[in-house]
Amino acid sequence: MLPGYALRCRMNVLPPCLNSIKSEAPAAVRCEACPAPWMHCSVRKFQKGQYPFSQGDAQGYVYRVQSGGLTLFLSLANGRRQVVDFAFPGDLVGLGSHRQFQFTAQAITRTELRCIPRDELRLQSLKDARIASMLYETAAFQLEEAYDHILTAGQRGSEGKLAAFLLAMSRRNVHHGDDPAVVHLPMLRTDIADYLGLTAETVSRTFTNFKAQGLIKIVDQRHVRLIEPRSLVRLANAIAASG
Amino acid sequence: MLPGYALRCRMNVLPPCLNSIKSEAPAAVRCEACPAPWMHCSVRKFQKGQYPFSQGDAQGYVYRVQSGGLTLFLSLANGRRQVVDFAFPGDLVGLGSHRQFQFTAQAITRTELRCIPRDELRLQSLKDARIASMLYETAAFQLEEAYDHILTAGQRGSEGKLAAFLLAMSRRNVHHGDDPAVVHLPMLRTDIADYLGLTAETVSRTFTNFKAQGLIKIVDQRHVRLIEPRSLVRLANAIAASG
DNA sequence: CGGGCCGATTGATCTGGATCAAGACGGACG
DNA sequence: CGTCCGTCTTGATCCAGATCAATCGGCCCG
Repeated sequence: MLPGYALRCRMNVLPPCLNSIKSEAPAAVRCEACPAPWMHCSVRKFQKGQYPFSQGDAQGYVYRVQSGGLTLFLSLANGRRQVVDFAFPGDLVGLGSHRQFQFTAQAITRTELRCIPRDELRLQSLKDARIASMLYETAAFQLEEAYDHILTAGQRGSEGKLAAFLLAMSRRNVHHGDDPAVVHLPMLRTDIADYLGLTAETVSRTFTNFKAQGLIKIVDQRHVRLIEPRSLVRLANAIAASG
Repeated sequence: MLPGYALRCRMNVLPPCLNSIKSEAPAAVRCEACPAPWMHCSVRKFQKGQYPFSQGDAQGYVYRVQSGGLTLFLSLANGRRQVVDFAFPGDLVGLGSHRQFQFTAQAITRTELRCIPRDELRLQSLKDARIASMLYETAAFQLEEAYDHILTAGQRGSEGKLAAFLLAMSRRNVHHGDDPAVVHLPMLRTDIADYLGLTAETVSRTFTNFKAQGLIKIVDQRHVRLIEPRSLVRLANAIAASG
């Protein structure tokens, strides 16, 4: 119950003023469809492995992932990490009413972040019910995902965890154009492990296991084709079951 | 990512109209301090073990726990349960924009629930930014707790999990009057186990273990005195550490 | 083309917690 | 006061996954 983990929200529940923000747009954009004020935005670029922000940093902006991706994690006293989420293009990171980031973000690959002034957004949300409702819906959406994550993390069984993870990633991830059955996994095996509460070795073994069972096909280290999604669903739901 | 887990929120971030709802108040209360409309509320009573609502039930009300407590859990295909949260007096259960409950509630003891019409609350939130902001704050608060739970569930080590749980309960639980170091644990060991992703046996053994280490004192089966909260914090933070 | 590096995979062993099994406690009720 | 039943605790065994260790593989860079 540390105060104020920052929120991440999805683009598709944002007002047009934020949806319309493009890399090519001028730094200050005006939204005609909603009463949000001018948003003065800049874009920052990060190399793979860099930390856009860390636990405890003052939180002046809400970030929108333009390209690349982020791993969001909590550091523990003994050096362990708990990955709480990943963020991909279109996702917003840093909503919430607190002054400091409660987790650290690390760039998975070269990543561009658009910086949205946090105070302006918050100010407007207090004035306009539509914006506040949007934020509420967004937080509720996040909460659903978090419960799903709790379910996954609490599940015994590496197979159930990894199956749930693959299915979740296939739902939210942008598939690489042509084939919707191919899931893109840009993050490290270590990150997947810390997300699921496993070790990298177990993640690797379970991938191999799935491959041997014919459930997936490993295109390359960053792409997996789901051959038997039905079976994966069964594994994800009937966790650590006998059958 | 099943749509719409219901939300539970804390009393202290609710508008006065909801805060002022008491068991003794008339069923319909008028809030003068905020524009929320008349709320026609009834009170329902449940015996220990009963299910106020189940996964998939139509969600007509937001419930406020008046007395007693609830275990909120997801049922899995193989009969396992994942407890996602507990609700105690003052907590609200069932916020969110979806039409069905996504989890089941079970009364821990004899429990009274005040039923707040969900549609009215939602309608008002769309009109009034203050209410919507309140809902947002509430959801954000819930999300913090959920991240905390993810952290706990993802932690290796029964000691770290149980220590984190005891500390969390001591923070949110109403202490029994006199002694703030005594934590009330009204739920079954099984519920604690399903909350933490352990078995009831392991929970029991870990309690015994803590007792033997002098970290806690077991007053009775439902009350635990924290003797060395510092050590518990260390266990909760430096999870599964060597020391 | 060849070396160095980091991450992924695979192998071998160990252990914490699950599981199976039995007993102890305690409240409800006659 | 004693029986019953559900819960909690304790004990013994087993196994999934952690850990330790080695190899493999791709990628960058010279």
